[in-house]
Amino acid sequence: MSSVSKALELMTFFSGARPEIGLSEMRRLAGRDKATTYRHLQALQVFGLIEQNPETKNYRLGPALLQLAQLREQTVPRKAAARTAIQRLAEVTGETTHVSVMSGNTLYALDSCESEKHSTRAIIDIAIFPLHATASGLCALAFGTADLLEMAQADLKPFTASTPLTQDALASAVADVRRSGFGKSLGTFEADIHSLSAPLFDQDGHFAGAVSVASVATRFDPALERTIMQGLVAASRDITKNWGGRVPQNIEHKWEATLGGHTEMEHAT
Amino acid sequence: MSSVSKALELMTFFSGARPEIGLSEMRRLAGRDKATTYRHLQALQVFGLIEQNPETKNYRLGPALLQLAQLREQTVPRKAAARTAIQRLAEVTGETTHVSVMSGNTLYALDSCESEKHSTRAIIDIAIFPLHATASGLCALAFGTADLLEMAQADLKPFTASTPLTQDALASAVADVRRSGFGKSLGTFEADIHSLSAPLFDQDGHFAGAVSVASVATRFDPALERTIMQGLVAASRDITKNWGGRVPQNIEHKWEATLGGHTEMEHAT
DNA sequence: AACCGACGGTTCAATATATGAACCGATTAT
DNA sequence: ATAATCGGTTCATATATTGAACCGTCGGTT
Repeated sequence: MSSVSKALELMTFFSGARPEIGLSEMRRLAGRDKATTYRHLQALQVFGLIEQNPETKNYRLGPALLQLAQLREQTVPRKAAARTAIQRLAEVTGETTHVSVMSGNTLYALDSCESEKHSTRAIIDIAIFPLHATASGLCALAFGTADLLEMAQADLKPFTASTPLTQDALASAVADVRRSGFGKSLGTFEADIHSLSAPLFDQDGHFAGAVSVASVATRFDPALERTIMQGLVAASRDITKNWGGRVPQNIEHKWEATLGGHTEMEHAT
Repeated sequence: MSSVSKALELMTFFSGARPEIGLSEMRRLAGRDKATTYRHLQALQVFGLIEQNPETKNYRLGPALLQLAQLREQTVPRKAAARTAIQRLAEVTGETTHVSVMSGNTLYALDSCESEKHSTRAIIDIAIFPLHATASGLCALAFGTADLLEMAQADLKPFTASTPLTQDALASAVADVRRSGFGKSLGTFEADIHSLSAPLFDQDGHFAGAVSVASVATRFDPALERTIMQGLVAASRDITKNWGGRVPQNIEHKWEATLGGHTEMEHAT
């Protein structure tokens, strides 16, 4: 392990529960010598990545991170950060994929990507996703703030014959999403389109958006469904990471239970 | 120079003008061997501090910065980040100091600190700073968005006999602040208080707030004024840094011109 | 008041670790 | 075809990292 890695590892020990760490505690957490740990902390401090609380002498994350994060956001905005993931997802599924972001109480389309594989394909041309009628929307209802469900239940606009029109029908669909970890829309928004989606999360593990795959109903079968779900898991992990978020453990468990294990994907190279 | 520092230095080469950097260019910027540079980049990449643009193979700042920055903000909110600076400023000046933040079109008091040095001292008990009558407010008018001045000129409330009451009087005071880099209020808000202030800046170099010193008028003299201004410069640099911002070059030049050189302060240890 | 343990920080000999010249294969410009 | 870049890799060399032992200080205990 390079000394650079050893130094950088120290930064990973900070968390909401442990925002400040003294030299000795850091030394124990890292399992390294005190002198080594001290020099590493010094190096990090020079660049403002960490700083010392002048009162307690404890170390904490530093101000330089704010500038760097701002520059990162400027360099790779959320749309760009999701781009390669939905392209890859379109490739492995052969279907149209898209990402949406939650802003306030609205789920906005951010970007979409069509696959070349089939001549018939779904086309995403909506700017705002109806929460009760789309797979991405169901993800929002299942994993977003509680008030969303009330709002959605108050406005159950019918799009197709399958669109859930009663509060109970919607609640049951949402419960299904909460259980499986995947949003599912079988022709509820457009009659001949079947969609699956997975939630995306922010830094606090709160719902931040959704990634989804829209498949032509006639070629939707259990094998494709499984391929899509596996692809969604990988895409959600990837986009969530690129947005600086983290997928909560319980969601990972739901995915694993739904897919029956074997959800481990190769780590991005 | 430790190899940790050498690795971390690589991150400082990213900027708005140069958001992505290839291996060879990075090697040249750092003035180091290609293999070394490559290994350092790898180490940074493992921790998500940088990542590679998959298309161009160029390196750019990574997603981990978003999480770290968020945790930093959570650990050290703006008020706490300004605390030690205004304490030190109160010490070296022997006067009452305070910080304010710009939010929308309003300048809010964030924190203040009284010095023990004199038995008579200024007390800051306002929550919102009137822009035309306080030193901090004049900083906002001088360095904030242009619409602030119009708003302030439309509401020239008189506080003391010295409060500027005409648009011209205010415009001239603001011009003075723009020239010198310091806000100055000689009894314009409270008759027996003389205040000086310096602007604070965000990541983009935009006005973000002000730090100021309120002195009892009877002991205000050129020597104290100079001490205060020097202290303000150090405090503004410090707070701005802790908020993840940067003091624009032209402001530094103004301070230097006003103080006649010798504004270099010891760097924070 | 003397003691103890834990803290942050420092030193220096021993050696584990970083280094860079040379090399590779792929692209691109000439 | 040729040459110049590019990103990436190798391995002998030596330099920069390491950790045991050390300080001085602090807060609690005897």
